[in-house]
This record gives sequence, C-alpha cells and structure tokens, in this order.
Amino acid sequence: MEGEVSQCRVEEALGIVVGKWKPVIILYLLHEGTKRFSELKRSMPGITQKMLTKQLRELEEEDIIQRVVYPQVPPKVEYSMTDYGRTLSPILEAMHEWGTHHVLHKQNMGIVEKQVK
Amino acid sequence: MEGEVSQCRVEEALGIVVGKWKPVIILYLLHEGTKRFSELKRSMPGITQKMLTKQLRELEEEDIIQRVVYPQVPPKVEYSMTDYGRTLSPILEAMHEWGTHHVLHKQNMGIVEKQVK
DNA sequence: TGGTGTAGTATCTAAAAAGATACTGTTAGG
DNA sequence: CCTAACAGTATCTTTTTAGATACTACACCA
Repeated sequence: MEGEVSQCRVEEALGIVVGKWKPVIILYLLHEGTKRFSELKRSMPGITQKMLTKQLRELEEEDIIQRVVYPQVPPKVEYSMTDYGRTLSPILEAMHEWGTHHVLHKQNMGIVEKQVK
Repeated sequence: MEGEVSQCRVEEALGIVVGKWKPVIILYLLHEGTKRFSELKRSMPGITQKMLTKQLRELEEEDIIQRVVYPQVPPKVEYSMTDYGRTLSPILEAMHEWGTHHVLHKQNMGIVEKQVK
C-alpha cells in the first residue's frame, strides 16, 4: 500500500531473454524457422558447444523452443520456436528497435559533451 | 547474407534493463515520479546501499535517470526518469505483462505434466 | 584403417555480478 | 556530549555466468 515495489514480473520475462546468446538464438529461430544444432552453432561464431547446449536446454525447459530428435546416425536434432515462444516476439523486436536508437542517442550525447567542453 | 545473426541490438536495451534491481528501480520511478535515495532504498527491501548506488550511477550514465543533489545537510538527492528514460516504458510494461502470463503458463504446464504421469 | 560429421558431456578456469560488513562527514535534536 | 538521519565509500567474500579444452558414440566414405 505504501510505495513498495512488489510483484514485479519483469524478471520473469527478463530471465528468459537475458544472457549473451539467448536473444540471438531466439531472434534467429524467429526469423529463420527450424534449424538444427550445427546450423545454430555455425550462425553464432564464438559460442561453445557447451554454451549452446545449455542455452537451448534452458529455453526448452521454459517452453520457448521445441527440440526434435531424429533417431539416426549421425544424429539430427532440430530446434524451432513454440507458439508460446513466439509471443516473445514483440518484446524482442521492441528491444531491438530501442537498442538501435540508443546507439544513436549515445553518439549524440558524446557530441554534446564535446561541444560544451 | 547467409543465415548469420549480426547487428543484434537487443543487447543494447537488455544491458540497461538487466540485473536484479534495475527493472525495479525503473518501474518505481516511472510510476512514482521523483524519489530520493532513502525512499528508493526503503522501497526495495534487501538491496544494499552499495548496490543501489551502483545501479543508479549506471542508469544515470546511460541517461535513463536524472540525479539532482541539493547542497544541504543532511544531504538530499533526488532521482527521476529522464524523457529519454521514459521511452523504455513500453518495453518494461510489455515484459511485466508477459511475465504475468508466463507465471500462469508454467502452472498450466505443471498440471499437464502431472496428468500425463 | 583412418578420417569426417553430428550432437552432444565432462572438467576446469576466468570473469562478472551480487552481497556482507564496516566506515565517512555533517548537523539537528535531546 | 551522544545519537540519529542522510547519502554515500571502501573492502572483502560468495555466487553466478561464461569460456577453454578435451572427450564420447556411431556410421559413412575413401
């Protein structure tokens, strides 16, 4: 009742999307559809297999992505967004857009500082 | 050109909003307007002064919040959102709303699992 | 027979984020 | 003179996150 911040559900959404790789994975699957493990890995230079596996497992756990294993050798595993996962799209796109503006905003602030000095 | 994820600006927005306390601070200032340090601290039970100071400085650095010092004793320092900071509002609100649904979604998945077992 | 591609594990290490605790200076009030 | 309120700093430790590296099984191909 008295100015206390409670029941902040931002963390719920944030927890799913944060990390160096999760937003990249989600945006990639949103835009490119179904992809297999090796394709994901190739599209993210710098990520280790361990990291990729971990991120994918966590997203699967939260019902954001779907993992389909084909029982064949060499193995084939496909990943795609769930319908539920796709509901994250507006948030991700909004952040992407805001981020793009923010880069410019920081540049402008830099110029202003220099002029004032 | 070939399925590589580049120029992902989500991180820019994410970097500003992540952390255990930043979303709480931002939503509080968005909803309650100008607040002083002690009011912020009181509204966030569990945060240490060091943490609060650090988060506020980082948000100020990014031009999300404004810090006004009144030269008096005992000191008085007021924090409020900048116009620019307020542009984060739709993202935060969207995440809050999504998070609220997500809590329910997880509950439903839990029930389904139990029924299947 | 040896190498390649696939989708991973298993260990260990480094770096980043968060938390605990103690400390500062100033002034008003009792 | 002692204490509380305010808005912080300064150190130190713990926890979390990320990265490096090496390893697995199996089939196909030359």
